[in-house]
Amino acid sequence: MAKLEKVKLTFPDGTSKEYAKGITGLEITKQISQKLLKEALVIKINDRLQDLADPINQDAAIKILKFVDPEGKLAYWHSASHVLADAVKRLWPDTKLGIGPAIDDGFYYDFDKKEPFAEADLKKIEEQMKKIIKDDLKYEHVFLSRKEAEKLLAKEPFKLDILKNDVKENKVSFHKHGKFYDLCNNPVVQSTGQIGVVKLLSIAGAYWRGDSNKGQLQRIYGISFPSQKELDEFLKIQVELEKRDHRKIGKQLKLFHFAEEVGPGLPLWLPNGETVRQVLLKYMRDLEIKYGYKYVSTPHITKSALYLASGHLPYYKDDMYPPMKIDNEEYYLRPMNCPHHHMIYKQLVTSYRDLPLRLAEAGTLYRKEASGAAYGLMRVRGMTQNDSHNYCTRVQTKSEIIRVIDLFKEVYGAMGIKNVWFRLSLPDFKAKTKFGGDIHEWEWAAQQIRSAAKDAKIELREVVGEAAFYGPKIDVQIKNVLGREESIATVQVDIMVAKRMGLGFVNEKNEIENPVIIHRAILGSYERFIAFLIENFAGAFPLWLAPVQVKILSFTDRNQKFAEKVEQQLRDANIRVEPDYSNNTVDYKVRAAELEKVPYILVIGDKEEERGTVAVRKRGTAKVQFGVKTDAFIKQIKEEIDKKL
RNA sequence: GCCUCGGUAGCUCAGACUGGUAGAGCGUUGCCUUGGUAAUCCAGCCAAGCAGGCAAAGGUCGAGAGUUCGAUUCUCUCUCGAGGCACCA
Repeated sequence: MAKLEKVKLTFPDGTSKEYAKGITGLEITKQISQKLLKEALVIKINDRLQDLADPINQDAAIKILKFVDPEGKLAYWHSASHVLADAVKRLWPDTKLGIGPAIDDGFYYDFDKKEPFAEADLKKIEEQMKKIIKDDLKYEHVFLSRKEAEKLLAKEPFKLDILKNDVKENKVSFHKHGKFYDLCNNPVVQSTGQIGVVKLLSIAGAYWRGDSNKGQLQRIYGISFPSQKELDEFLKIQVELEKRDHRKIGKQLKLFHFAEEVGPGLPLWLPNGETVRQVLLKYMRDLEIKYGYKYVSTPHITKSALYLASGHLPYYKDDMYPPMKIDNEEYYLRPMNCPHHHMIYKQLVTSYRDLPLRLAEAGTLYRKEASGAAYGLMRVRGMTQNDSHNYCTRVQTKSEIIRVIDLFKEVYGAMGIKNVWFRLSLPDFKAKTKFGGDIHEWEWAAQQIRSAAKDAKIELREVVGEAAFYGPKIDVQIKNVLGREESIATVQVDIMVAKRMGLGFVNEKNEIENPVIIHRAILGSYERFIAFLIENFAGAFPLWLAPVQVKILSFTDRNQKFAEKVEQQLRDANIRVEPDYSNNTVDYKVRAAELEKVPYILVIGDKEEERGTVAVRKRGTAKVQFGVKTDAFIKQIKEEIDKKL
């Protein structure tokens, strides 16, 4: 018998217990399924809902949450994936099976089938799955010898691949229901009947073992719940979440636009969106200057030699716009600011006394991202980066990293963005790709990051294979409203490029030394960051960021003149104001302003005109404040803007 | 880049499977009748919510090619988008 591996399971009530994996798979199954069917199943939706400024249908979300637990879903949704595979095999026996794990929101299974699945096939498969679930087939945990396993999987090349490369035990673990055997070492529920209601969501392509050089399989995504009620709630929440999609809100609130004529991933900022962008640019600039950064400005194109020197070109040539020839010289549209800043360093630094040097720029970059990668403002081909390069000595490295983390904390605190996790991205030393130089240098850099993170009290999750080619980094990871994960900020410790590009300084011992370069982006790109802000606030920007801060409505035609006076008063106070003097009812105009998510609505009627006041309606409150003096109102919202509320 | 699916008026969408060059609602503009509106208490902020009527403008049905007497509809290529995968300095 193979060596027993322990697996720790946590139940919804918080208790946890260790089990031997494999041999007691069935026991785990029993334990889980009892809990599971009462309150089990986890959907990560809560992470995405909890901190939303204006939560939608939280009751339903919480109900589903109670119903879920992180380990239970594994068994539950994994079992459903077995049923999916069984159903497909029954309908198309020649289909080859890939893998079928549980994921955050459901499960999937990969298939290799000659004819691609059509939308309509999903219904057919669902019907077949319903039958299997109705038959309530018992799950059995079976162990076969390698020989028996190979025989059983003779017609399943992908399963054989797993057996050969991943399964180390001599007794090979299978889960069986009815006549269906699946190579599987994860817990499952007791019988197919416990799965309840299934829904297949989509078909997608996916590479075998995530390798784009290997063939592509067809992946079917699905989800299941013990009853229709939970499924309906899940689908309802999905619909609500889709309404927060920044692409949708961007269109509704006229923030940005992608024109087919301009090209994919090249956003056009409309006045509303540009206002938000400018406010953010100014905010970051002021804050960075406070933190000791010096702003610079550098051109958008440069000679290819610069990128050869920095070492970027060999790695990223395919992801850059092709070069243009000018006077027998190749120029590239810049995909990053680093080398330009390095040139500035050379002009400014000679001695250790000049360090640290923190150069910041809102740099516009162009990256020819793969055509399939474009995703609203989150992945674009033309962007403005909140970029900086901090040059420092080895001794200063740790405190510089901490300084960056502090800045990060201040910004994200002000924006109310939580729900991020910190990834320490390390190279894959074994693979030896995309990393060069001395391994000790890499370890030193990683250690600086770990130590800084510890002092700054942030928790790092170490991931191998995600480093930059010039050093390890912290990536701040965040999920968007639809569950897609992106890096939103980064701190990279560069131990390679200074040497490559001949950046040096004279140290205390009168020796030439290379600086450590900390590349950092706090907001990432303004494009991506604004996309997250839109989703975070569901379009209802806080006052200081709102494209239109105050909307002025006239009650009747009579009041327009006076309203215009008030409008001018607000403009003079640098408040972003829009009028609506149209010949519509107040109800209508209030509604329109609400749909635009304007923080303050002022209504001016006869009474206001008579008394020289305004009626104030604040977004998110039902009450209307009457008889507010205009000056008092201006003072009040100026204060709010300063406090970034 | 790869797999699957889609692109019809400013917006949301129907029609196309079974070829005969297009519709709805909202929005926009104009005219007519109203000449007036009170959310202040309650309610509402998800949905609904606009005084009524009449009329108009707005589409080479994403682009190009092919098949056909004839294509928005079928086929192919390109382009843009969606869901994934891969990529992400």
